[in-house]
Amino acid sequence: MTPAELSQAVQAAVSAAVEAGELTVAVPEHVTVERPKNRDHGDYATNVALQLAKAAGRPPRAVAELLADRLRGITGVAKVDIAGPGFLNITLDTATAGALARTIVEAGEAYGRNRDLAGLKINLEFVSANPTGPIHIGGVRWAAVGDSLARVLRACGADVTTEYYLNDAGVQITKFAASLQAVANGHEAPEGGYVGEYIADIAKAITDAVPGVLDLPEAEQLQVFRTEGLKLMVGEIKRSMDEFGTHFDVWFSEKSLHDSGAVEQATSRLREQGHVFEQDGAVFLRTTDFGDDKDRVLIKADGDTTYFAADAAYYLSKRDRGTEVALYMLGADHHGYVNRLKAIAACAGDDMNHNIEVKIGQFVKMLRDGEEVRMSKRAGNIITIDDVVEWIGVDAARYTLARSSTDSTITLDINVLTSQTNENRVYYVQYAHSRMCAVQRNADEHGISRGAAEDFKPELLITEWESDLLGHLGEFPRVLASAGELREPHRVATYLEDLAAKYHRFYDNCRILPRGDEEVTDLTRARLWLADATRTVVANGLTLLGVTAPERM
RNA sequence: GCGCUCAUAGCUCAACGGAUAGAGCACUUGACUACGGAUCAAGAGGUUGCAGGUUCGAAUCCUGCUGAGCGCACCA
Repeated sequence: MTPAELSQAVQAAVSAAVEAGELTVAVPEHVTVERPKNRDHGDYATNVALQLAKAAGRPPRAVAELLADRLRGITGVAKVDIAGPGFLNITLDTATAGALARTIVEAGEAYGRNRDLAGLKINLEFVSANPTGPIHIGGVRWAAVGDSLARVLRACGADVTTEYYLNDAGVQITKFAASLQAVANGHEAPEGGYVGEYIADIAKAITDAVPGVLDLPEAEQLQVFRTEGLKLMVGEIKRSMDEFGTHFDVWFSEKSLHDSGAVEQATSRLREQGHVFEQDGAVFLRTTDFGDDKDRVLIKADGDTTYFAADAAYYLSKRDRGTEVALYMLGADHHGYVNRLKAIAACAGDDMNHNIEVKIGQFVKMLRDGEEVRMSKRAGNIITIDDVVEWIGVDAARYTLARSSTDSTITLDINVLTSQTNENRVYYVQYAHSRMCAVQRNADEHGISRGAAEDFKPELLITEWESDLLGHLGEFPRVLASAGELREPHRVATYLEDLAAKYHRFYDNCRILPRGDEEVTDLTRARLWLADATRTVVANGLTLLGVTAPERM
């Protein structure tokens, strides 16, 4: 029996009590059934009686009593206790609990998925770093988290488009081109320009590819460095993302918004909605109507459109392309944009609490030899995505960056991640997977198989380690669902670490395969079912994080 | 000055408003005639920054304070 099935059973018990006139409450849509931390509290616990008590006008324990009697009648439920203020602690009989292993093995890759977000079209934009330099460590965090989130959302049934917004218009690109030009001509970098080896590399690539470029007039030369430099830099970013296993369905050009007239159209569309006004010769969007600190300029007094105007056009483009929820993942230095972005949606007549979501992520701090390594795209001594991959590998990088909540800053110690890789939790999880594969290989070599489903005897999985493992396996669907609902893929990583720990304990305490000339028993086969179920869930979880599940390490 | 976010073990991080706040690292002590020891067992380590409030119940929600990061352009 899965926790979801048990939850429905508890809900049915509430309905039955209401119908029998024993309770007068609205039957809750969702009944929380969870694995208690303390095993003395049974296999599963629900706080439903505590939550219904007030509405029912009865003491929690009295409500619990009513429900307990009904729950005891359910097939597979061995024991129901009332504890503390009114918790219902439910113990399943071992066969019912163990049968979950078969359910998981048979579901395979599909185990854990749900349809909670079915039919929801989500546009997930992340990274979107300026194409004026390599992706730095902050961008790497979004690459890991964003890509995992896309996978999680899809596993919850959502229709997700991942997108990278290329800021290929504007003064920073001109500055980038000027920096390339300066280096190519052996000049000092311009004021506020970009420096670093990559500038020299790209400049050289351009002079190699366009032989006569340095003989062109100044303005034409700059144009060549602009278009060619942008092309090369974007190519580099795409390559890095590809090597990092992060896929974007759409690479969206800001310049295309300007070239197509979409920016002007956006302004007139917002004007029709009645939130545009003019003042001091400029055109404003009245974002203060929807919680912004100040109104934002769309068209400057000199007639140029602002970056904000392009943002508005971009949002509208997402919506025009069928997006129901535009999900933005921004760095902490962009938190000031949240209100104005949401105001764009509201000004466009959308629901700012549904059609747009903005997730802010905190910075990544890196330490080397106990000193903080400062990241600065302009300084040249930056930590790039390629550096991170070279030092610790894609799996460790993705896992380390995705395993923590984006709400908190994280500190990566380069010395630890480079010299003592076994401290990284990803190895712990991957090792559990490898171990299970090794058991499978050994079983295969000896001609041992878990056997047919109808011969599986789940009631033999009675030890505390087997029970613990089974219970945790049952939690996976709930964890995945909440990771999707809360947009927090790190929950999957936390879950996997717990699952790996429970597997390792099971492995150490419960011999799976027979030793020497011992017989193959029903218990052998039952444990193979359990190990296979665990391997399935670990693999499913790692896939959600974009991390490989190795058969050997 | 205004605003956003954060503050949990020595360190790095967890914890749908639930029961005794959990892991890893580091530290102490054990388990290798090994289904792969990249493992396991045990120990020690906490007034969840401070003070109030809401609740049957608060690390979690609300208010104030302290500290840290970041943001406050007719820049992009």
